[in-house]
Parts: sequence; structure tokens; C-alpha cells
Amino acid sequence: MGEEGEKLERESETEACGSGVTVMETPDRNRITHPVSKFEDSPVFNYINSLSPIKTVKSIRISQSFNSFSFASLPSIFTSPHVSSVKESRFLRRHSFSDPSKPEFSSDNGNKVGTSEGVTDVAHNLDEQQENFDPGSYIGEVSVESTYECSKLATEVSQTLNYECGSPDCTTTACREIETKCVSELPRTSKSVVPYNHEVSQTIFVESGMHLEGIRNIEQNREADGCDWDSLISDATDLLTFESPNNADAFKGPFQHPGRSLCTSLASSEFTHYEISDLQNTLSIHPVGVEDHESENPPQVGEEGHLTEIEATGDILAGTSLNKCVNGEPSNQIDNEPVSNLHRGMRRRCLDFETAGTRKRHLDHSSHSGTSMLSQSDVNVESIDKQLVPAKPDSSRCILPGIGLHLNSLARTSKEYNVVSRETLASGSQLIIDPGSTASFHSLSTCQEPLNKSLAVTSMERNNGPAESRFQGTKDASAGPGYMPSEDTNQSSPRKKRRRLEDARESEGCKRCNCKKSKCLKLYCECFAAGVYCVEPCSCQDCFNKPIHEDTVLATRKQIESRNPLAFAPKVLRSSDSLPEIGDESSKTPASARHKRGCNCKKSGCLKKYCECYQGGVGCSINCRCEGCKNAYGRKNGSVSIGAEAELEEEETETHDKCVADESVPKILIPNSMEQNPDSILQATPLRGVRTSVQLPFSSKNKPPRSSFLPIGSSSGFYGSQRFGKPNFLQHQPKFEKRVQTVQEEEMPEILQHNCSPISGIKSSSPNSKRVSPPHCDFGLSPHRRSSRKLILQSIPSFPSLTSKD
DNA sequence: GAGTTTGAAACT
DNA sequence: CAGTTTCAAACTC
Repeated sequence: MGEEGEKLERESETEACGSGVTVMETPDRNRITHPVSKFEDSPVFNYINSLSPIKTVKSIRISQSFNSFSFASLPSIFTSPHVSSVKESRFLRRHSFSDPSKPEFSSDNGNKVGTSEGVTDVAHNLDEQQENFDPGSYIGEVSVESTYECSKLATEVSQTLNYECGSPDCTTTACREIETKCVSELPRTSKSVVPYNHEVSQTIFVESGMHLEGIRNIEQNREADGCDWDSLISDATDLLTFESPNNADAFKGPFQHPGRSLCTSLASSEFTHYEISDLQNTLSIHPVGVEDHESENPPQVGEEGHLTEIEATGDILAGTSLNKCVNGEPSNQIDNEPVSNLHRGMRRRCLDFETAGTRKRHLDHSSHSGTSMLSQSDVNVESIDKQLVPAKPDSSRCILPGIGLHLNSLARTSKEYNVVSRETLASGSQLIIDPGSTASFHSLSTCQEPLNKSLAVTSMERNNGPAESRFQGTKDASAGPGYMPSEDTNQSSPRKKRRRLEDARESEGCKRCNCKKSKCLKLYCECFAAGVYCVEPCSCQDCFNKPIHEDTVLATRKQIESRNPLAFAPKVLRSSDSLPEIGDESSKTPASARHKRGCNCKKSGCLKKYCECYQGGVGCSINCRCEGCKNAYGRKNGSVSIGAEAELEEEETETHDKCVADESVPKILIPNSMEQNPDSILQATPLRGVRTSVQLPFSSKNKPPRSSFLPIGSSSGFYGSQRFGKPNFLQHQPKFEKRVQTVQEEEMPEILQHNCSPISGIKSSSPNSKRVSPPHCDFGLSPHRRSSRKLILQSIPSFPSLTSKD
């Protein structure tokens, strides 16, 4: 496997890089964005920033948001673009490397120098290191040696400077020294191990002044925190590297594909600017929160958490961009992506497992970060999940609701699209946005049930318990999530009870399966279907859906995908995604979303969760073959007539508990909130721009909800990306837009990118084809958007989506 | 908690 | 593609 995996990796890389894959990236974009980034990076810009109120705002936000979450921001820092290149290779590599052998990596990396790949490599290295090292063992070592070293030096120096450099602005000679040292030192230590890292780091240090500041801050913080910051710093460093346009240029090399580099630089640059500032703030601020955590926690924990973050970051990086920047052959992507996504998810989970026991403290930290982090993209979310999961002391490791591993969910719908934004928002809100800024939260809340809820509900609390509780809740889902208050209060009947449980489950974010015969290697298994590993809370028997059996899982997954490429795709396409079929009145349904394949209910009347449509909180569509459809969210015939809506309302009312925030209807709300306070969102985070998406009516087990969180998800990734690809985004700020776009593009599987076409193709092959609704183009490409979408559009200027027709 | 129902997934 | 079986969630008691 290892060799094969390598081969595949290489091939994929070659294809991606070598061919004009970059094509996908629109040159225009690069051009446009690039300049912007340059502008931002330019001294003048910096100077302006320092003077302008904007900067202040940022810092303020950050300061507010930051408590312990500063870390979270870091992951976000790594924009998907970075990852992009890594993504494919990563997956592949993982397959082959899952085990101890990683040396190859370095070698490979070594060959590729200076390009975006280099970045990728870095990410890789991080990942690898993380993977390779046991949580416990590597904690001390820190994933990135080069950076670590650097950080060490920096730390040494910074120790002196600590107080001096409290502010980001502080640019003392000491910092310079550190930088210099780092640069000089890196080569020695890290070179062999991580050839590129040091290069990158050097670049960063040398080139980016702002970054340096951020780094300094980080280092300072680090001092307070301990070693953890090293990794953080390293991450930051990477980020920084990308930030500067110059860097991008530098990266361009023989290997580099212009498009790629551009993409990377672009995406990174766009975000970076903010990120950096955030980072700085975070760092500066962080010490306080972090210290607290760490002080409480054993050093190990803190370190682990740190590592986790890094990991997440790496994942993010790896996961996101590939698609965007590199357009490989569709087939390849298709094949790879799902796997990769899965892989990621898996991996995270694996990580979680590994560290789960050890990490306790981080829970808070990670959780916070997780919440806060959302900024970037789905990917980030994943990272968050990871973080979160690890944080949890319990084995349950459930990921955030939806987060991590649910590849599918993301895909779901525009929602995902929204989800991403939401996540971003959520995280951002926590981190960046003021607690007060409800807009972002609202959006979040609407979109994803558990997560949203938790966020919304706990948003206030976010810093401490909420996130944690949430996550913990996830673990113990059964136990009952800490959050879900509203429902509980409302619920009184057994039904409510059930809901509660379900909600708890969802809130947990982890899916728990109860498989007995499928070994959790079939779609029967919710965990497997969601692209996540089974966790302790699962009651499954003979479970193979565990990191230990990664190969098996992947192989099985592939097999299933070969059978049905959309097998792991989100089943429900949310409003934005799904296009109501033309003529399908159901589209009118409150839940604009539709089930990908439609249901086949005969006895449940589509009024029970047996019905996937209903479960997903969407109305039945022409694709459904249900009999006696009474789907409250929209009847097959079209009828989502008023009556139906009334029913729906009734139901909702009835289940008010359930729906409360989650329910399908809310989706629209988010957008509104966004519209209302678009600025706030934007301010909060660049990524934030995204809006929330549709919620599943049933928070509880809806697979969809889960998925929604997962950004990475292979298939989900697609959908999500697709959606993102669509113009919807908030465009309040061009920057953000670009950012978002980039993300979307990256994640978007080619298939999706191609609009519906892929589906159709798939359709033919897939068993489900009949159900698969090619016509839907649900993928969100359709021009017809749901109300939510409309809202979004209003607020946001559309951008050209790769896929979209426009 | 055990048993039943249900419909997706898998198989033929 | 259709029919059947298997499976696990959803549901009921």
C-alpha cells in the first residue's frame, strides 16, 4: 500500500501540478486577488492599517473574542488554499503513510522546493509528524521542527521582550534578532527533516514584517503558554509565508503551477492579512487565556492541544484547496476527494483517539478554538472538530456536531455553503466578533442545529464552558448535552424525550451507531456513512470503522463509491443547493432543500424519520417515490401548498422543541441576520461572510445536520464547494468574497464543479441513479434559489462561480 | 429496554 | 432494472 499510495500521490500531484490543473483557478481571480494581497502586504497598507480605525476594530474584536480561543484562529489562519496542494497528496500519503513510515515524505518534499507545494509539504510535515508521533511523545517535540526551533529561539529572545512587545506593533530589534536567529537556525535543525519548512519560515520571517510581529506576539504568548505556541507559531509562520504576495512569487518555481501558487497565495494572502492581525491579537491576548488553561492543565495537555490545532490546520490546508487550485481530471478528483475527505475525517478521528485519553484540558482550549475558529471554511470546521474531539477527555471523542468527519453533510446544500460560513461565523464570532454581535450567531444557530444551538445558546458562554460542554455533550451525548436547553424546556412528552436524546446526540455531533452485522463498513452505519470513525459511544459490534482499520475503511469506502459516487454525498441538498426542480411545486416548500435521491416511503407517509426527506427536513420532490406523501416540508406532488405549510407549521409548533432553532425553516433567518448585520459578520471574520444555511428540521439524528458541519467531507465537500461556488456568498467585502470563493472552489469537487453534469454521469452508473436527481442539480447550481438564497444574493454580490452558468 | 416497524442499502 | 434480503435506525410499548 505504501508504495502504491506514494505512486498515487505522486501521480495525483503530478497531474494536479503538472498539468494545467491550475486552470481551475481563474486567472482573473489570481490577478485580482493577488494585487489586493500585495496591497495589503505593502508597507503602505500596513502603515495605513496601523493608523486606520479598521485595525483598531480588528484588534478590538479579537481582543473581545479572544480568551482562550486564540488558537482557534490559527487553524483558520491556514486558509484552504494552502492545503489545497496538500490535500490530494495528503490523502494518498496518509493511506500509505498512515503507519510509521514517513521518511518518504520528506524525500518527496525535498524534491519539490519553493512552490506552493512547499507549503503543502510543510503542512504535510506537520501532519505527518503529528500522525507519526504519539500525542504524548510528540507534544514536547512539536510538530514542526523548523518552526519549533525558530520558535525556541524566538522564545528565548522573546522572553526578554515579552512585556516589551505586548502590542503587535512592537517591533523591537529583539524580534529581528529572533527572526534572524530563526532563519539561521532553521537550516540546521529542520532541514533534514522538513526541508521546506525552514524555507518557508525563512521567507516568512524575512519577508513579512507584519507577520513577524504576529510571530513575536505569538512567541511572547508562547512563553507564557509553553511549548504549545511553537507549533502555533509554526502555523502562523506558514500562514505568513503565504500572505505576502512576494512569497507567492517566490514560491513559484519549476514545480509550481502558476495557478496553484496564485491560488495559494491569493487565498492565503487575502485572508492572511486579517488572520495575521488576528493572530497577533490572539497571541498577545492569548497568554492570559492560555495560561489559565495550561496552568490548570498538565503541560502535556496543552501541548497536545496545540498539536491538535496544528494538525487541524494541516488538515485544513490539505483538505481544502486541491480542488480549487488544481483541477485535475474530474475522475481523479472524484475518486480522490471523497477518499481524501474521508481520510481526513478519519484521520482526525484517529488523532482524537490517540490523544483522546491524554488530552483533557485542551478540551476547553480546543473547543474554544473550535468554536472560534470557524473562520476559514469547512475545512476549518473539521479542524475544529478535531480539536474539539481531542480535547474531550472522554473517549467518545465525538466530534462537534457535524464537524469533523461528516463529509457528507457539508455537501448537503447551500447550507453547507452556509455552513461553512456559519462555521466561520460561529468561530469567528466567538473569536473575533463580539459576543454581542448576534448576527453571526444567529446565522449559525439557524443553520446547524447542534452546533448552532450550542453556539447560539452558549455563544455568550463560548469562552468557557459552552463549547466545552457542547463537545463533552457530544461525547456523552447520551448523557445529554449540556446545551439544548430550549428544547428541553419545551419538551414534555416522550416524543420530546426522544427528541432530546436525538438532539443530544446531534449536539454531540458524534454519530453513534449500533451496528451489529455490518461491521460499520456499510452505509447502514451512520458513522461510516457520515465519513467518520466510530467512537466509543457507539454500540457497534465488530466494528471496523476505526482508525486502526483505516485501510479497510478506505477501501470499503472506495468500493462503495465506485458503486455509487454519491454514496457519501449529502443526502439532502439544502435550499440553496438544491434546486427545486422546475415545475416542482415542492420547491415552494419551506425547506427549499430536497433529498438527493428522494424517498421511497410507503407507510410512514413521509411524516416520520423513516423518511429521509422528512428526516432531513426537506420536502419530497418529484424524485421521491413515496406513497401517500404527507411530508410536512413539502409534498411530493407539490404541493407544498399552503396546507402543507400549515401542516408543517403545526408540526413545527408541535415539535417546537425540536425545531426551535434548528428546524428547516430557520435557514432563512440566518440570511436575514446576515443581511441585517452583514457588516458585523464581515468584521468578525473574513470568512464569516458566508451565511448560514438551512437547518434540518430535526436536529437530532439527521444525517444531514451532521454533515453540515463537516466541511471536509469528501462528497460533502463537493456539495459544499459547489454551493460555495455559487455566487451566493456574502460579498460585502470583496476580500472576503474572494476568500470564500476560493474556499469553495477548492473544496468543490470537480464533479460538482461541472454543475450537474457529474451527477448525471454518476447517475447512470450509480444504483441510486434513479433517485439521484440529476435534474436537481441540486448541487446548488441552479439559478433558482430558495428564499434564503435570494436573501443572500441581495446582500451579496454574486461572484462568478466556477461551476455556475453565469 | 425489548420488540416492532420502516425504508435504505445491499444483494441477486 | 426489478425484486428480495439485510440491516440498523426509528419508533412503540
